[in-house]
Amino acid sequence: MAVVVRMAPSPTGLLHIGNVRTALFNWLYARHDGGEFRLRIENTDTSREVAEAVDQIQDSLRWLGLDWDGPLTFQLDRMDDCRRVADELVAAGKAYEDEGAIRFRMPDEGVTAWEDVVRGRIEYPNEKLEDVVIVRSDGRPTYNFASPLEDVWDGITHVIRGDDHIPNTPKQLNLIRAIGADVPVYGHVPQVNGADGKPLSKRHGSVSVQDFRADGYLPEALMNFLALLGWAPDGETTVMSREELVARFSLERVSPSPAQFDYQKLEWLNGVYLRALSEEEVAHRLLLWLGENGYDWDAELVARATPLVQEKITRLAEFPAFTGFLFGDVEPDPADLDGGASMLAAADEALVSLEPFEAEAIETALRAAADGLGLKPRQAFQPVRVAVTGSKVSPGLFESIELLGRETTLSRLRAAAAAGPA
RNA sequence: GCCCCCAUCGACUAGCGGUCCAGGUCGCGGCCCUUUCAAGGCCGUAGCACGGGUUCGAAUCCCGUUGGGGGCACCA
Repeated sequence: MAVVVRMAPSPTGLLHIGNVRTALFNWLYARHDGGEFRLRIENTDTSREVAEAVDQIQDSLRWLGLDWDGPLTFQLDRMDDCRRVADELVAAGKAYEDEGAIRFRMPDEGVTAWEDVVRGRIEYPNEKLEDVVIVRSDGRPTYNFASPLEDVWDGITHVIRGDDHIPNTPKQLNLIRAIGADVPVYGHVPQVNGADGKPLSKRHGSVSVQDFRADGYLPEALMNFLALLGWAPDGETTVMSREELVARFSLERVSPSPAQFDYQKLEWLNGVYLRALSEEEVAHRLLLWLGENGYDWDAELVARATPLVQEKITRLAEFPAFTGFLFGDVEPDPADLDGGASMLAAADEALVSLEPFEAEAIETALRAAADGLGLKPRQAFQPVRVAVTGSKVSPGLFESIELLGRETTLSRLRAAAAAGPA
């Protein structure tokens, strides 16, 4: 039987990275098995924010590459079906009216148990199960009623969800049995925590997919990182392409214990992916990111600057800080120019009529100038770097100067010489 | 309060009774390389929560303790 799984977010805001991790496990499982991954919105009303959230959810999933099968469905559309089933349950004596609402009669004795794919057997004493409200007094079905019904109607074979749903599972199991349907396999994956062991939230840093996108993370790196949160193929492999993840994923290897989100490791992984991309591809991503984040920078210059920083940046968002000097004016801190006056003058002289004005020749000329002053490369190049790029940290100096061009370089050298301490 | 879940280096994890005085990755520290910052190379740091069992033998199985998390809605 083909696997059918689903992601069933409630449209209450931006897509939380923890939910995405759960969605990813569903997706990986479906793709690994050649099954289906469905997207279902668990909404119960139709406000404007909902429509917006639904768009954002889809947008985030697409960006990450989590494609879903079949049409997007809405819980709202099946309210009538739910009500019909509720009436049948009442007619069969399995549910009853209570102050206008309808409650489902839970068993009073024994246990409700299931074999959880990630945790093994879980048991619930039935005496602890309350008769859940399945239809509110206003006629709308509740989550604990609509959700399992939809799982049945959609032919969901495996319900992979957050472990906060464990207490709901025995209720849903009884409901499904009551309507005479087969129960799906359940798997409860642990939540994702912040560094303090508390559920990941805004105060820990970025939490929504949109946050990570704006931070300049690559979707493939984020996916790789997320997959490793609670799952590992063998304990040795860490960098895996999407195809490899799909090929190697298995629910049985998902850990039952909660994981902490390590931003530093994500950062490192992103750098790994960024460096592995071709220059052209990085330039392309950079351009997209810049466009999405309000930068209207010359595409050709961005492309030419890319090789200078591909190894130095770890996220796309770091690009502007590194290369801003190529796209706008700089304001060097005079204190950083300290003691460099003679080298600035020497650099000016070395570059004023240098031909060709290319990195290699520039390096030769500047090294000769430094030699002439008896300066170590380190001492000599730093003031030049500050004058030209406005910062003590920059891409390679000679390549930077080539890209900047002679005119701008010389004027910055002179401005710095004039502004710096004598 | 009641119910449920979880427990290997700081973090993510491998380990499914002997091959583990516990392996990999991030981080951290040191060294090398070096025009800054990175990247890269090498070396190092650090862990089976505790207590009882079971067994010839336990990180691995069982029980308890402690610690963390979650749930107890006419929310999802």
